[in-house]
This record gives sequence, structure tokens and C-alpha cells, in this order.
Amino acid sequence: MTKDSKPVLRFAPSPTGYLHIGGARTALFNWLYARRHGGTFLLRIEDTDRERSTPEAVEAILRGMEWLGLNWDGQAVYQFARAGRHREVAQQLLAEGKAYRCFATPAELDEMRTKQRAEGKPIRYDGRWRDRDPSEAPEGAPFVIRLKAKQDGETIVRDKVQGDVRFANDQLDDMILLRSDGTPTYMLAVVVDDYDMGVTHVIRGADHLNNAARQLQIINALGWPVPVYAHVPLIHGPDGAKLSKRHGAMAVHEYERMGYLPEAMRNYLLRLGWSHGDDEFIPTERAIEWFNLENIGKSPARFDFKKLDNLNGQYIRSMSDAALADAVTDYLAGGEQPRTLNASARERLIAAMPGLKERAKTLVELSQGAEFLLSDGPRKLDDAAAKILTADARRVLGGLVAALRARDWVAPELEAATREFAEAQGLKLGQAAQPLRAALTGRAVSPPIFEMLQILGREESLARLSAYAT
RNA sequence: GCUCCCAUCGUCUAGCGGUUAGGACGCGGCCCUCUCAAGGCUGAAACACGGGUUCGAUUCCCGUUGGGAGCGCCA
Repeated sequence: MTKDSKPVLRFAPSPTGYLHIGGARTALFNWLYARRHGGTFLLRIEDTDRERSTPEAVEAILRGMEWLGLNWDGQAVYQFARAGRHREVAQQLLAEGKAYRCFATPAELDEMRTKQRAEGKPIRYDGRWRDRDPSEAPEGAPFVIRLKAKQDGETIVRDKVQGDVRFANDQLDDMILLRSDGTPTYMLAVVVDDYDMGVTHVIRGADHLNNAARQLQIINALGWPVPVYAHVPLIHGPDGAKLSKRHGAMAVHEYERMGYLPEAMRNYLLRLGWSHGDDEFIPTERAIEWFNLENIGKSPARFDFKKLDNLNGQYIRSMSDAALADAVTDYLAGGEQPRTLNASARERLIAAMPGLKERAKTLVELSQGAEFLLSDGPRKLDDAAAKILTADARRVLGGLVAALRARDWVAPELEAATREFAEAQGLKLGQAAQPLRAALTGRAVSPPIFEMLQILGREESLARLSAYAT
């Protein structure tokens, strides 16, 4: 990238599975960097493996990106469609003597590796066709095209995260550029596509660090400019090993169903491996302002749901009541049994939201906490509520209903009435408030009960309370 | 086996030669309180190990150990 040009970034997933948490973070970093510098963020689907690539996976990846709000510029590029161009570059290398035909059969190579393994030698192509003349090959035999890589000296990957990583060239073998069926390999395709797309910065998982050296060899053979590399450490599961289904390896949009907010997810992912001093709560706008490559950590991080929950709770609390009511509405409408809210439910939802939102870490919890506001009539008691409504408690409730009925139906009045009643009966406030809560909400936990009485209104409240009062 | 990367509280991390090693999540206690939260205060909790370099190492170098990645006509 020259001084006055804008960076070009890309996210290049292969559609052999859904978008998981690691890929999502890679995409996020690329996106943030592009947005930070007013650059371009491209999406390239690496579908050259025809066996394993599926339309469903492409769909899942796009959906995950969209949910996370990682909008890409222009149309997604499908790598397979560019195979002709890849072939052309391989031919060019061949013509320039920088690549050669290799007629070794898969069985032959397999045997070679088995032998190397048995002898404890490094496993790599031995260059058996590197200097042979193609005329020595059997008539019409299939061949691949390999890069005639430099064998002495070293290839240095200058990485913004990992520093200078040096690879001795004699450790790198002559990689295949074009398969015997004429299709390009990943190594070739990546290099050609990045060049053609004008990619200036490559931010990707550290599992590609070794590949970077090989790609560099191709780039150098072609005399093309070298992009800035940043290989980000991988994300591990809570046990330090690979991510498993239980924690994070699932499709990113499944977090939507679990009640997480995209913004909270972005914040969490950002902090997983990147830092800005002691800052934790970093809304996207701020993240774009602050993101850089220098502060990406070098060690792998583990995925931790507890911290995600906490962050999600913070974002929920920071949202407006109306926006949260919308979020809950959408959440309820998006379930397996879609539900729609009537106007009165929505009104109650917004009114109760201040009390509701500080009690929820996810949209799921928020929806559950709001359940008692969404429909009319006496509540079904959960176990904890049933335990509260003992025979004694129901008698207390009976007296309370009479006391409340006489008052204006506003929270301060209702609270005063309850306090007076409790005092007259020699009860602690909780002994009166809890039966109230249990009958009104069907649960042992809710936002402040007098406000809930007010929001539900006199008629509805009395109907619910009377159902359990004796 | 070979190549490469990594190593600060349980977890995410700050630190970039001299700090009472800081913050966040989680955990414990106290306060607040109609429940549960939220909030406030507070406590326990870390530099993997061994050598160097240096007046002085969490920090720089080497090794050990422990994790991880790669070594395909997969990406």
C-alpha cells in the first residue's frame, strides 16, 4: 500500500461449514481495520474444493456475517469462478521456468511419505521431477504443476502480530500449483486472487502462518507486491484445546437464538485477543476508532460464556426501552413457535423495561422475565412461587387485596397500603410483598412489585391476586 | 519425526528493566433492599521452571516443560 492509498482487506472463508467464532473474529478484525482506515472490506468464498463446498455453508456464512453487521463492499467473489485465471498464471510460471511438470502419481508420493516417516525424516516432496525432462514421462501421463521454489536462503514472513518469522527454504518443498485435473490449489488461488483484488492487508488465523511462507514464494516468483500480514492466534475452548460444539464452534447466528446482541458479540470478540489498556466496554463506533494491529495479542485465547453474558447484559442495560421492546418482539417472533404481541403487551413491556432490563443478561432472559406482562389472567405458578403461596400467605393476600382495593392504583399508594397492612398484621414487608409477587407474576422474582401492579392496572392485578387470595 | 507460534490471577488481559504487578469476568464478604438483579465498598487469586545478560528482571537472550498450528493433487 502506498502512502496515500486506502487499504484493501478481505475475509476468505471456505464454505465447508458454518461461520464459527474464530472465523467471525477474523472477519471482524478485517472489517474493523478497513473501516478504521476508510479502506475496502471484501468477501471471497474459497470454494475450489468442489467435494466439500456446499451452498448451505455459503448461506450460513453470509447469514452470520449479516447478523454480526459485518457488511462487505461489493459482490462476494467466488473463487472457483476464477479457475481460468489461476490456470493462466500457472502456465505463465511454467513458461518462465519457475514451475515444472511433475508426473509422480499419488501412490508414488504416498510411498515416499511412508518411507520418510519410517526413517524419521521430514515429510516433504523430494523434487524427483524438478530437473527431469518431461519427455521422460510416459506418454499421456497425468501431471501436476509444481513451483520450482528456491532451495537456499530463507523466506521471511514479516508479520504485524508474530514479528519476523523465518523459514529456511530447504524446509519448504515444491508445492503443487495446478492439480492434474487442471484446477488450482489453494496456495495458487489465494495469491492470484489477493493480487487481482488489490488486497493490501491479510489478517487471518495463525493456522495460516506456515502457509504464508509458501505463498510468499509464489508471490516472489511472480514479482508481485507482498501484502501486510497479521496472523491472529486461534481461539480455544474453555479446556484449552479445540473449540467444541458446546462452546463456540457452533454457527455464529445461533448466538442470535441464544439471545445475544450483535454489538455485544462484536465487543466480546474484539476483546478476545485485542486490547486497549483497561477498556472493556467498547461499542463498535469506538472500536473502529481504536482498532489497530499492534495491540493484537500473540497468545491464543479461550472462549468464555460468562464474560460474554456479562457484556451482553451491559449492552442490554445501555439500550433504550423502546429498542429493547423491539428486540424482544423480534426475538419472540423468530422462535419455533412465533408469537406476536398486541398493543397492550407492548405498552406494558416498554413501561416495565427499566426494571426488566437490569435483570437480564440475554434476550432470552429478558423475554422470560417479561412473560407475565404479555398475556392477561391469573398466572400459573412456578415451583418457587407455589412455595411462597402457602395457606398462610394466601390469607395474607386476602387481607392485602382488600387493603389495596381501596387505594389509588399508583405505585407509591400501593406500597404505602402494603406497608401499613404489614405493620398492622405484625409482618415484615417481604412477607406481604412476596405473596403479592407470586400471585401477580407467577414467579418468585420480578422487577419492583408495586410498579408492576401499577403497570398491569387495577382490574388485571386484582383478578390475578384474587385467584390466589383466601 | 520435522517446521513454526505461544506462555502474567480459574478466564480475558494491562505491563513494553526499577510497579504495593493494574483492570474486567467469575468467586467470597459487607452495604442497599419487597424478591432477584443492578449499583457501591471490599476480600481471595497470577508473572510455568532453570540458566544467563544487567546494579536490578514479569519484562531481554538461551534451554526445559507445557500448550497450539502446519507438514495433502483440503482450504
